[in-house]
Amino acid sequence: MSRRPTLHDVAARAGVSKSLVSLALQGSPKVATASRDAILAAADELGYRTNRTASSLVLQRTHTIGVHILDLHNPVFAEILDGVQEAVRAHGYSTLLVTGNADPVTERTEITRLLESRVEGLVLIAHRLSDDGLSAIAREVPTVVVTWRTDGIAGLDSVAGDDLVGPRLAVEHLVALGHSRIVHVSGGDNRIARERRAGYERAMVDCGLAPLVVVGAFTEQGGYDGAESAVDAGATALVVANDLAAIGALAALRARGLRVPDDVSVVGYDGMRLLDSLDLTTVAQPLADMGRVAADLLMERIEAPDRLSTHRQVETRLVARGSSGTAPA
Amino acid sequence: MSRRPTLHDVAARAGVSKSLVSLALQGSPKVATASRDAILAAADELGYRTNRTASSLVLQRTHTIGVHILDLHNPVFAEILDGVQEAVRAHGYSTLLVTGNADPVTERTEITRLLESRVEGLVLIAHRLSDDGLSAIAREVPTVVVTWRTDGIAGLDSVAGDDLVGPRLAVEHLVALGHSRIVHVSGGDNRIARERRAGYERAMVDCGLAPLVVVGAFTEQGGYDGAESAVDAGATALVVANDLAAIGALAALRARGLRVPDDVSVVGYDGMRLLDSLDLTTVAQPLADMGRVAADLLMERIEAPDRLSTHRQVETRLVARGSSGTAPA
DNA sequence: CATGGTCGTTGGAACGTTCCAATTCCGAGG
DNA sequence: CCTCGGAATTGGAACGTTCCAACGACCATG
Repeated sequence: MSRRPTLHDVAARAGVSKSLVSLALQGSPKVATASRDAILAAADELGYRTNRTASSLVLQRTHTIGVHILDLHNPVFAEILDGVQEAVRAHGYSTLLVTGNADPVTERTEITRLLESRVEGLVLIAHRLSDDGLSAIAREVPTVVVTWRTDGIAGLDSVAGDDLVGPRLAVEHLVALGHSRIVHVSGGDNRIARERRAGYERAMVDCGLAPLVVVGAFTEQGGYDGAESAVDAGATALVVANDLAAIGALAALRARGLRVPDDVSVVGYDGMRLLDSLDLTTVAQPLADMGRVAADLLMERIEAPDRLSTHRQVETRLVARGSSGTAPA
Repeated sequence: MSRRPTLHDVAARAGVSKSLVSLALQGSPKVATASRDAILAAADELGYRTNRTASSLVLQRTHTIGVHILDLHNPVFAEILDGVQEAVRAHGYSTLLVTGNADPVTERTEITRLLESRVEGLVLIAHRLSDDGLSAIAREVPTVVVTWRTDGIAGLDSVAGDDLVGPRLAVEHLVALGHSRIVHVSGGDNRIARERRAGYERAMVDCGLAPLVVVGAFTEQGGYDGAESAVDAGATALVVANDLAAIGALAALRARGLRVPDDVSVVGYDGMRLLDSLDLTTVAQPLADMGRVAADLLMERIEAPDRLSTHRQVETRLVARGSSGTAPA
């Protein structure tokens, strides 16, 4: 059980210098065919594997970007990640993935870890950082935040849908179906939740209806609890803060013996693929696109670190499915 | 825009040597309080951040384990990962996460990346590697495979449920409810799918029933298609290869106007948390536990790389919910 | 005053790679 | 036979860290 073979070991076995081995493994055309073959054979026999820690040290480059995901349990984030990975790979970078499990402390440690590993850019697929923490990070490394707008922080770009317009689409859809007791199940007390709530409230007022918000969370349980309060309040339609919560809301309605959409209509938010199977109406965002756009923005900023902060807004649209129907008489 | 500050820069600013800075940042008690304060202040002012690539090069340790996830879209894997992360952190390691998106080529590149980054251990939460590829990896670094049994490969341990017994639980549950036309929607042509299928077939035979398998896949679409074939064949109960496919099966039944469980009962497999909200009966595995056990096995093997390969089996049990009911008359 | 010990500090080697500058080799041209 | 030039190869410095051996300052002891 000796240590891993190094360039030096390969060189010794092939009877050449370590410099030539390095050259050969990088596929340089300056290496004679005979030497190349000998080197490749030796490397193979020894099971040589290049040591990235050493090479990125000398290269001063890692060709890696770090991705932080708020919560792996929400499939929405996985769909955004798909787009990120695709675009990042297309640029010849690889990704290092990390998650804080929605816990601010772990989140910080994990992001710190990425910075220590000298990633060349950072994509935050949602986060729980303070504005100060965020701008400190953006000062260190090009950073893009996905899922909400972050203006005015130097070195940082963002990608998101319009969380004011999205809820409006849901409200208008339900109004068109004849609903008037449309209740919002909120996502709790965080930035996105507040925005979506505000969007809902404005849309209701604009439709001449009285807004009613019950407190929920961006989780199944939050949706479950929120839906119970909502039906107690006489709701015939629920605008739920996100898809996961909408699934929870569905469960609550089932438990109460209420039928969807005959008794109560439900609209989710985010547009995760699973909803197609669940036949849930939702306000959909182009998730993979958001990831792609984020990665592209990041690549631009890596090339031009001093360009102005930009925000890219993606289009939200209503996807009507079986969970929303005409209001009960 | 100069390069990142190094130990040397901090040393210059604090008026000491780089060695002392290193010592101070590691919290060594040998450093005088005055020096320590000066060093900490200097590091802070410069925004110094330790360079992991350099330190792991000299330490010959990374304190990192690599995790490969087959498919981020399946929440099951996220739940296993929870357990892994928890246990790994408890041992003072951090994790580097990577996914091949169910594509064998990307999977290989990504795992190679982890090996090049010199992770000290590897957890594969499902994979598509050949036995040869797998044992080559296990020769390089301590490895644990989660979700299926892998015997007889040196340097490798595994954690899984019993995929023969699990389907039996489902079959027996349905038989007890009076079903006899119980059809299996398979997970396609891979190792786990074959095992679960075999478990189903044996259980059917043991119950004196004729097995009938329709081909599906471990995806919603696979479950959808499979369910259609199954009802065409007159099924009153579906034993579906995994939870995701069971969700797809539900969608197919809904599209056909069939009620669950009145017309057709559905049983999934894996036990992902979301099923609780969806009211789906399933053969549950203790997912987070599996992750914890995997991480523990890995830690043991890192300490004793030459110990024999072990397989740890976790308990599968049936969780009855609303998607399974008495057979129609 | 010499000796030894403790404390705080330091230079320098090492980790495994890349790449530049320098060197050797070899054949062709004069 | 000498020279030149290109091709092939090589030694060594560098990247930023850790840690060992060594060192100086200071104090207590004999």
